[in-house]
Order: sequence, then C-alpha cells, then structure tokens
Amino acid sequence: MVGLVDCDNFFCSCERVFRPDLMNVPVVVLSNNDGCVVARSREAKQLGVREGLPYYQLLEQFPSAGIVAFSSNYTLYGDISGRIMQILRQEAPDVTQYSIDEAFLHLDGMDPSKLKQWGERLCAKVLRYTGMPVSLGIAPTKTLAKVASKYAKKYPGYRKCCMIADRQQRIRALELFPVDDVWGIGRRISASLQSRGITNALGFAGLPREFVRARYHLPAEQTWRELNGENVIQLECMTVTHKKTIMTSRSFPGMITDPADLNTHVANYAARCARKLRAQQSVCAMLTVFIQSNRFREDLLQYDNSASHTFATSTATTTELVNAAGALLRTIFRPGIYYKRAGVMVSGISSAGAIQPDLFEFDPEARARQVSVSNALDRINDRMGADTVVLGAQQYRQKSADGKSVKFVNAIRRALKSPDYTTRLGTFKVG
DNA sequence: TCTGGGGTCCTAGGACCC
DNA sequence: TCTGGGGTCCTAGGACCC
Repeated sequence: MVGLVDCDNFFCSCERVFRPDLMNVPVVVLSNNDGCVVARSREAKQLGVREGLPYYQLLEQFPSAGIVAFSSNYTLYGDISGRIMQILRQEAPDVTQYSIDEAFLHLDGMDPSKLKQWGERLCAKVLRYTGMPVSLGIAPTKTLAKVASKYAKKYPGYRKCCMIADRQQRIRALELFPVDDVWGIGRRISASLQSRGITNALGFAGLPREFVRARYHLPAEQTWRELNGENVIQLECMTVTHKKTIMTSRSFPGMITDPADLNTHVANYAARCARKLRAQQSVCAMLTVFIQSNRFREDLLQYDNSASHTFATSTATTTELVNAAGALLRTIFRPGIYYKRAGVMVSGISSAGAIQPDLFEFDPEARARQVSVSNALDRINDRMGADTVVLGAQQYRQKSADGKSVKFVNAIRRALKSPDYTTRLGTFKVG
C-alpha cells in the first residue's frame, strides 16, 4: 500500500500556526509582488475566492468579508515543511517528499488491518508537534492514494485518514470523484472527457485502455492504469536528486524601460541560479535569458524574446553566469518596450565533480579563483543573511529626489509578509 | 495602478547520419 | 521523367503538476 500525506491549505495553515487568532477567519496567501491569490483557507474557499484571483480584484469583490491576506513567506513554509517531513521519516518505513507540502509513504510490510488507525495517529502527531493539519490517503497506487487523501480532507468522519483497500471501496470512491480532480487529468483532457459525457473518475477508468492511449497519450494511460489498481508510477523515479533545469524569473511591480535596471534584475536571477546550482553540487552547460513585455497591456507594444549561451566548460560560478546573462541581455534588449517580466534559466546540468574541461580555453587557475569566490559568497551569505554580499551588477539603486544620493531597494513587493517565526528570532516580538 | 513561479515528461517534426 | 531507407538526436511546444 501507498500513503499520501497532504497538508491542508498549506501556506494558510503555516501562517495560522503563529496566528491562532485566525483559526476560523478566511485567510489567503499572495504570490510575489502581492499579485495573485495562491492559497486559500477553507473559509476563503467557501466565500468563493478563486485561486489565481488578482489581489486588487479580491479587495474589490470582498471589501467587507474580513479576509486576511499575507505575502508569501517561503522561508517560513520551507522550514515548517522540513519539520513535518522529519516526523514522517520517524514514523513511516520509507518516505518520498513530492512537493513542499506532500509526501508519499511506502507502506509495504505494515499490517493492513492496522494501517487506518496508524494513519489517524500519524496525522494527530503531526498536528500536535507542528500545529499543521494534514490528511492521509492510503491505497494500492499513488493516484488512488491521492483520491483517498481528498476524501480524508473533505469529511471529518475519516479522522484525517481515508483508506481505499478493496475493489468495492475503489469503485465507490471513483464514482463520487470528479474526473477533473484526478491527479494527471488536467484542463485539456478533462474538457475532452466532459464533452464525451464522462464526469467522474469511474467513467474514465472504464474507458478502453487502447482508446485512452491513442487519444490522450502515455501519461493519461498511466493514470488510467493507476485508477484501475495497477501500480505504475514508481516512487524511486520521483526521488529528485538533481534538477535538470533551474529557473529564476520574476514579474516586476511596475514596468521597466531602462536597460540598466533590467540588467540588475537579470544579474540577480543569474546569481540565484548559480546559487541553486551550487546547492545541489551541479554545474550547467547552458544559460538562457528571457524578457517579456506586459501581456495584459494590449495597448502597448508586445515583445517576448530569449537568447542562450553555451559555456565552453560547464560552470556554476556567480561571476560567469552573471557575465553571460548580461551579454545575452544586450543582444535581445529592445528600446521602447515596457518590460514586465524577465528570467534566467540554466540547463545541461551535470555533477560538479565531473566537469569536462574545454580542450582549448580551459584555465584551471582562473577557474579555481572563480570557484573560491563563489564559495566565499555562499559562506558569508549563509551566515549573515541572503544578499549580504553581492556583485556590483546585482545592486538595485533608487535615486533620492534631489538625485544626489542612491539607496538600495527591495525589488519585490511583500508588504504583508509575516515574520520568519521559526528561523529569525530578531525579526519579531514575543507577546 | 494592480494580473506568480518553478518544474517534469512526452510527442512530433526537422536535421543529420550512413 | 527520374530523385532510398532507416535510424538517432535535438528542439519546440503541449500538457500536467504544485
């Protein structure tokens, strides 16, 4: 059997851990720049707050609903996630973290007749130790465990743990389950199924396998098999060791026309990619920069372009990535465009221990210097706080009104951020 | 005024090879 | 008028996920 642990309204629940006064209050968490709603508490969902709703529209549509909004606080969420995973690893034989708020439990070898009770106790323990409500679905396959976890979440009678053990329970569960809620069935396939009159998961599972394969391709066929009780999605495959691409991108609070400003953003994204690469002991062979205008402003000239650079020798040093990104940006920058978003992506990722040096251009001493500079940056920033030391190209500047002085500004708007309760004692007051 | 960010895998089609 | 066949690799785009 497989278990799926899923935190209830994860980001909102994290905010509530240190704000128990919000326990029955509608809460939402916003994306970067306080742009859109990315998480909603149960109360907010009941009010009809859609996922992805722009914050300004939320204010317009729910002026007096008493909704409390937070900027996203990924430091807090990551830390709480780590604490939950730690408890799961203590209690379950084998755990695969699937996302920041989900983990699969490999439950072979455990007594099936005791799994339900064991699961209830596990969820209660996570709640007691971390303050986070979690739900657990147990079933023969991962896709069915996902189904079960949604029932566990929805109906209090399950005491946070729902198990699909035999054929009859499976049929019943799928019959009452909307097909568009099935893991692996997205918007497109769901729309196509609806047009054929298939609205629940059982209808999908009852289609001929060959038809599903031909019409919806391999991933949907795997979902079909999983719903029919065949375990095809392997836990091992999902154990993410090294990411194959790494991306850092942002939308800007306003719009940008100045190439120097744009360059500062791109330099920071490149530096962040370099940091992420080093964190997983990797190097990249290729770097891509992309810039975009504001797609919501149809009255403005639209522009969307990207360019890539291949390194002679794979690298993860901040200096090399920032330099390459700056050079690429100069090739695609077009004056007169109001830029809204930019990003840096690195790919061709391999292990830092197995670098293939370029035959003609490789300079071991220069490389060693770059690597030690990057390592020093990491050590300082780990200890003193992110972005304590950055390259000159990464500095955001804001001139004073008289133009005589320059100060640093935060590029991201996070006006409603909660304190980093669990990781930075100095940032909030007790009591 | 204000509209998120970061991934994975699959498939089709073109480039290229012998 | 005639102008092969079979294979691999790469890339862009689609679909999905959280």
